[in-house]
Amino acid sequence: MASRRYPRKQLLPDAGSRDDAAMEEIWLVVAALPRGEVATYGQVAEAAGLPGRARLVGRALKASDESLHLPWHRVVGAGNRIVFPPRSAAFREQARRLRGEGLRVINGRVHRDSKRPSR
DNA sequence: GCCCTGACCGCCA
DNA sequence: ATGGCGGCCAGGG
Repeated sequence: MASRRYPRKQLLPDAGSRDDAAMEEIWLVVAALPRGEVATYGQVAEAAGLPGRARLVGRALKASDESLHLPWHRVVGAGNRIVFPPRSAAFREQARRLRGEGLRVINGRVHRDSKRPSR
């Protein structure tokens, strides 16, 4: 059933529909994003084997449950831009978390701190 | 089933 | 840099 409610406690199997499987795949990709790094929706989609389906990544993140503790803040829009409205709570939260990982956020753009060779 | 709305994206004016 | 457009395609009214 496609309209099943997430969260599933554990990731992986039992893909009810093709999309359920796709979303879980997306969660896995996001969960693996290293601290201090970001990936775009498009890149995540591609890494999940879903080229051209960036929007699905957005839906998957929104549908994900807190209990999964996904590093959703490491997923940004094309050009490393935070996609939320500049003054929204979500925007500030994402920027706060990214800065907390040593990244610089300027006008919604995420930059690697050149002075600090993360890694 | 039609239509609008998206945590998107690349292209082009 | 800004904005419109088409592509993508699942949800929800």
